[in-house]
Amino acid sequence: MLVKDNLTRKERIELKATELFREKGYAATSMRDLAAKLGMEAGSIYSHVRSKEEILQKICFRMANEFSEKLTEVENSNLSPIGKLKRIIIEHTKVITKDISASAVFWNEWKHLSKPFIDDFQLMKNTYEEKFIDIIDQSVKSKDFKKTDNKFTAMLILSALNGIHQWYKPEGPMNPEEVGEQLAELLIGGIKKKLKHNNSKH
Amino acid sequence: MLVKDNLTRKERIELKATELFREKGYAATSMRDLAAKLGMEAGSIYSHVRSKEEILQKICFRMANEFSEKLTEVENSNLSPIGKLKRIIIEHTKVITKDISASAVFWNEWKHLSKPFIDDFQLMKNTYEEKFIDIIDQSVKSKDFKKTDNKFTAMLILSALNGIHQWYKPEGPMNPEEVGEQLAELLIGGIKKKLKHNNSKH
DNA sequence: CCTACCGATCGGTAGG
DNA sequence: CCTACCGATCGGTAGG
Repeated sequence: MLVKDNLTRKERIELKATELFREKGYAATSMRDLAAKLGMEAGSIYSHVRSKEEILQKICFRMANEFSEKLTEVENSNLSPIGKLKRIIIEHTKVITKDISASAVFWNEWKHLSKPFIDDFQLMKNTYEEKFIDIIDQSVKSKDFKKTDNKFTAMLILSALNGIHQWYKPEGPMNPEEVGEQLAELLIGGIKKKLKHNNSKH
Repeated sequence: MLVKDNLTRKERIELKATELFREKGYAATSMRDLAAKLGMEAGSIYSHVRSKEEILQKICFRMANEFSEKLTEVENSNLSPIGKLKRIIIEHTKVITKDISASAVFWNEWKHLSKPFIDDFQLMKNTYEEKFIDIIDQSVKSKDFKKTDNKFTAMLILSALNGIHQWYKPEGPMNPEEVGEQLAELLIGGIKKKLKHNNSKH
């Protein structure tokens, strides 16, 4: 994280919890682990936070909201279908790279949410995927894309995007926008060189 | 799983543990949860298994071995570089789809391995990734692929492959070989239709 | 394979 | 923010 100053106590707790949840997983992270990282006792955390799960909820729903806001923006733009897909890949990449730890927790630990929350979360996740598939559908209808199983294609792209947190290093040569552009280029155009006269078979 | 008969007690324990580790995560699965699924008491499991972690170790290293065996086979084949990449995508897909639960555990829970084992595991994982990058390198040198950051490309492909367990349904219309071929086609060739005269820019 | 149990650790609270 | 503590649950064992 770039700025560790100017954080409220509550924000510092959430920041350190995010890092621990990512490293050890939610279930294997104890409030005593978290307290040690913060230089305090476990009981003291509860002055700022209602429960361990409350922290997880904030992380998961903050990320879910960021993803769906960006998707809505792109949907409402007047880009071409293929332009929308490229744009959403870039925006999704930027959200992930902005906070890799929170993205990893969002992606790997949401299953530990309890009953009313996990249903809300899955609903948001499903809605996001459906809208994503819809953008692929539009691209196929506008003849930009090969005709394939569009859900299959959507899941392929989402898997590639949601794996970013496992290898992206902020110190690397590419900034988030560039990473997103490169991903969009490879996913949409493929990694194979295009030849002058080819037919897309084999 | 297709065949649940003819399993030793130990195999039944590992099978149910794999499913639970996938659903709830390793840390959140108790030996009492597992015992309940098996219709026995927690203490009884220890007649067949040394520890909870031993089960995780078997799952993780079995999958790791399957992946690296397939990779070695493909490396030693006399396929072209691009043929090798296509083949390894298909073989990787087949290993994952053959046991989705074990794949999910392999991918999400290895961080709970303890000290000597986690180092061995990470070594195998790194070796696999390096060999994968090497196949991309060869394809670029043989002029089949666009010149890009090859590690970047490798991680994109591996992310896409390792996301399969999150959406693949064995009841679906495509069998594993077909899923692998479709993935290879989309990753290598891209999702965009190829036009007669294009230059790969924009 | 079960009963009965161990010490350790968990999330969380009361009272200051 | 700490001390001192609660009941619950954990992985694992002994003895049958």
